[in-house]
Amino acid sequence: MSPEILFRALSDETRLRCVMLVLQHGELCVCKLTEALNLSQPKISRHLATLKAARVLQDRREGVWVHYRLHAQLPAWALTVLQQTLCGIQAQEPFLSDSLHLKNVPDNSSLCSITE
Amino acid sequence: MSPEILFRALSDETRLRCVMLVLQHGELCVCKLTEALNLSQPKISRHLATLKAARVLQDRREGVWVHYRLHAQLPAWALTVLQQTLCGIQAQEPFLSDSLHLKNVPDNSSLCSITE
DNA sequence: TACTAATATATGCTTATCCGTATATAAAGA
DNA sequence: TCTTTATATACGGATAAGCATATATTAGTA
Repeated sequence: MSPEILFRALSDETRLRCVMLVLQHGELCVCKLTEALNLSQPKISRHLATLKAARVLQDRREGVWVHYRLHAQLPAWALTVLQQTLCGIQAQEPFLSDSLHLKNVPDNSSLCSITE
Repeated sequence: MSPEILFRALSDETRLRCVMLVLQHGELCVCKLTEALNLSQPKISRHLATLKAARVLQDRREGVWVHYRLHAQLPAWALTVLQQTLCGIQAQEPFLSDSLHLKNVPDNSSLCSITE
């Protein structure tokens, strides 16, 4: 993991929003991110693929659902960077709205929520 | 300062190398960075301009020399991100070589060194 | 097997970004 | 004013990256 790979992965707002939500919640499936960010599914999926390729996130399939979490081998410094970033920006938009919105995603919106 | 602006600024290796050296040394002029990184002056200058536009760095002219330092209004979280990144990568290439190389830039290579 | 739901990927288009080379600009000194 | 030095910027080219839309792929169920 080189630093510019991490920073490039985080340099897109959609990707950053995904990572910040995953950082706060431990693990999230695509459908949750899609609803929380109110963006199209292909767009979310594409950005998640980029994050996965950069080894920032890793995925886990559970039936039709795919959950994403921070990569198990993310270096400590990179994790600290993410945490410090969250501390600095969680009260900013769109990150504040994202978190509130995620909390409001109804559990019956997707069956994946029951198992999370 | 939004996070993706910071991360975009850092997503290029040349720019990241510049910022890491500036972070370690407080203030550096273009000629020092150009020699330490062993890259062309226009390339360094262009990247410094990008960092300045993103308000990651600020500059100060002293005669024919221009010195760059971290921007005075860099948010605390952003500074912490930079510091943690340095902690994590300073022993990696090319950052390790950059620092060693900077130490070896002879003082008589440029008159700017005398005043620094 | 067919159908449905969730997700990943392809396509074509537009815009952004980086590069080396050349040169413009700013500053200093004769 | 002219010359030199340091730095900034312009230019043209190549490549990367993001987007919406469409559709392929995977998993589960009837």
